[in-house]
Amino acid sequence: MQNLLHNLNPEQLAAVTLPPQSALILAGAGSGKTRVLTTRIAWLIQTGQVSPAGILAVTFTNKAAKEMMTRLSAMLPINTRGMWIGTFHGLCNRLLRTHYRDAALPQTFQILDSQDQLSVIKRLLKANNVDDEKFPPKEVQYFINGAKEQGLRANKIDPYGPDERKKVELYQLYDDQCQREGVVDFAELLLRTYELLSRNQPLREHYQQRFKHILVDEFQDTNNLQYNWLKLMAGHGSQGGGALFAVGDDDQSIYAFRGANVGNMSAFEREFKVQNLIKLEQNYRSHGHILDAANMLIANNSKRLGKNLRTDAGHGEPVRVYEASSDLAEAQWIIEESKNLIADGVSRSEIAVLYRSNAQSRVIEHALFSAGIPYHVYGGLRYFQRAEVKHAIAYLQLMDNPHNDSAFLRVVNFPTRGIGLRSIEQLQAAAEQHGISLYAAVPYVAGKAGTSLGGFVRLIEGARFETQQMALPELVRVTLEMSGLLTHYQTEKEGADRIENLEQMVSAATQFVSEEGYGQGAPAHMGPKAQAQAGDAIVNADGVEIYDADAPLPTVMSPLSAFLSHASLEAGDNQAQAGQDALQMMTVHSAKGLEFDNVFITGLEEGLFPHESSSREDGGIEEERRLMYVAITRARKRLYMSFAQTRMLHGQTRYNMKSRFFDELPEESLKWLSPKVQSHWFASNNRKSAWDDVVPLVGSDNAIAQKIAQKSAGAGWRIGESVAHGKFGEGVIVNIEGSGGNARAQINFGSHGMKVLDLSVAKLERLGR
DNA sequence: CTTGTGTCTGTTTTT
DNA sequence: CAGACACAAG
Repeated sequence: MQNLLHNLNPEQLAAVTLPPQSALILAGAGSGKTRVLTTRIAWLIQTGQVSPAGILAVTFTNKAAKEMMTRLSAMLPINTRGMWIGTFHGLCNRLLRTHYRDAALPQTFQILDSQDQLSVIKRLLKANNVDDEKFPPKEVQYFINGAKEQGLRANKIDPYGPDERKKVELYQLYDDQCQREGVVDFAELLLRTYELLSRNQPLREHYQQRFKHILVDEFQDTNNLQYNWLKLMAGHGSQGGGALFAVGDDDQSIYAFRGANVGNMSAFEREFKVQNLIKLEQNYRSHGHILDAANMLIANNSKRLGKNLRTDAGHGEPVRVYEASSDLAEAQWIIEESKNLIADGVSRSEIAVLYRSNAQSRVIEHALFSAGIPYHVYGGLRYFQRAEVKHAIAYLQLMDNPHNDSAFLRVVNFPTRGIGLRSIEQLQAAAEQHGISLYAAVPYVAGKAGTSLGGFVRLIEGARFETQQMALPELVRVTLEMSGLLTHYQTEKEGADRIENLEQMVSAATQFVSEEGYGQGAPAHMGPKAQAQAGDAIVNADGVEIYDADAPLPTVMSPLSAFLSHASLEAGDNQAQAGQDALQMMTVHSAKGLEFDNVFITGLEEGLFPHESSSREDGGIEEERRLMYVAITRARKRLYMSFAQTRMLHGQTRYNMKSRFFDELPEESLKWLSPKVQSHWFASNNRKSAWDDVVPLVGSDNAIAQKIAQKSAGAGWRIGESVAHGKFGEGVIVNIEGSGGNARAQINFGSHGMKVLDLSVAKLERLGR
């Protein structure tokens, strides 16, 4: 036990060893929050305060859950099986599988990802002749998810006006449709579980008594439903619930746009009368200048719980800031600096390039590719989201639950088997008329359409029969073949990659089976034995009939159902190409929770970062600032920031001002770099600028200088240049018309709007940077 | 029923 | 610039 608590600082130690009461840990970036969370679990178990089965630990991402598992098994000699550690969605899935009857779901219910959900909605709009101009599918989806995240069913919503009334109506139709098909969306997993436990007292009490300690990571990211779910689990308001231990950082709340409510932190403190609030402010990650920058920036936010990070590490190097003439030049600069770092012995995986939006990665990728630097882009298409993989999954889904209409429509004519729009329309009409799924409606369609559809049904039935006794990997392999997908891609000219992805599914299944503890040879379909066990009542100590999800997963879910859940819930982390030492590229959002020795934050321009659409929502700028805070605090040793005067966006060149966030950083922690050539170019009437005496780190600025020269126009002013005007403040020259004494410049003054000024008349000041 | 052409529309992301 | 999607012609 000494060992466990050995290297903790006083605050960490206090947090880990708190009495079994509700606690809120405000953990700053890099303050060891995962460590506190896992050590607390280990300590609770090791001191005999709780058995592993009494632990419930909830995270947002699978990655975080896995990380916690790994660290725990390193700390504890015992097996971690009995503990429930997972994502909100994963844990709900498990509960619903076990209690599927009480939750009014079919045993083989399937999970819709956002894409699937959207396609269900589109279909619904069409079937009900809803004008999708007036009710865009995306908006309806947002409405439905928003309602579910507030814990509201359609019949509980009091609509404002006719538009919302329509949306509520669609929400109801959508839920009915999902129920018929036996599918649930992500929000439904949570809401269904919440409702199940609210309604079913013995079940609720069973879990409340079982989970003595509930621990939540990234608590600032919880939405209202998740918070209520936690309250229910912890038995808030009733006696004898577990202790809720929440860890979070309000300064890193960057998911308000998808319903996260930072207010849950103060609500928790209030509602649970939290006595134990501990702040972890000692940062073990970043050098001084980096932390100073982060602290000063975030101090500009008004709604904070208040927290300031400190470090024992020295100041380290200042933050380097670079103004590039264009997005291309910015990319070039990143390459040069990275090369220098690599030459100094830095490993590529310790260099991260962060950007606000994915579209920005292209230019940088291109430059990295040309320079021959290996890189890895995070985000983007995940394995289970690839078209060919989704097709294969759809076949498997139909074998497990044929009433999943989305799966049916996805592959009924893929590979093509002569079933076109007309046949589908007939089928949809029949399904509608009888209130059944498309699959079940096939016998009601006569004629040629009926024949080819019948063929498809026989294909699915055949595959199911054929694979009845097979283990999962074998089943997947046979399904790939019987579906005709493999043959289809063999004849397609760019099918080689797709075939490879499909074949990878067999290994994914093999790996899944061994990791999740399914016997290698066990039949993948739900056997009669398993069916008898899952969902059947057991009796607890008080003689109350309850169901318990203690049963190992294999008796709760068939391997096939489990694999399909896994595919929906885990999307397959981008394909694990870990091996190579590569530079890391990702959005700031996906960098949360990670750290690197060297970090580039790019595209720091008004409109991009902070993003223009965020300035319209209230609290938007503060969320952008928190995002910037997250970005800065990813860096351990060296931090670079850059922005570009001109940038291609949506096929046209844009001229942005530098980000307002630069004004919020401590000048003494920054070192402005810029090409030396640029300063003599306009030396004539230039005021001395901050970078005149700075020796640039990069030597290859000639090309850049030439580009600038080409863009020079009227009266020594240049497109993209930053200027100041007595009345309009700071602006950027967007265009110059005419020349010499007639030159007029179009200038973007940000909040003061776009102005056209006569350069010989207007009093403009050139801004050094 | 398939294939090609044109129009539109562009944040952030996990589950 | 590019991808997604709808619609029209083969």
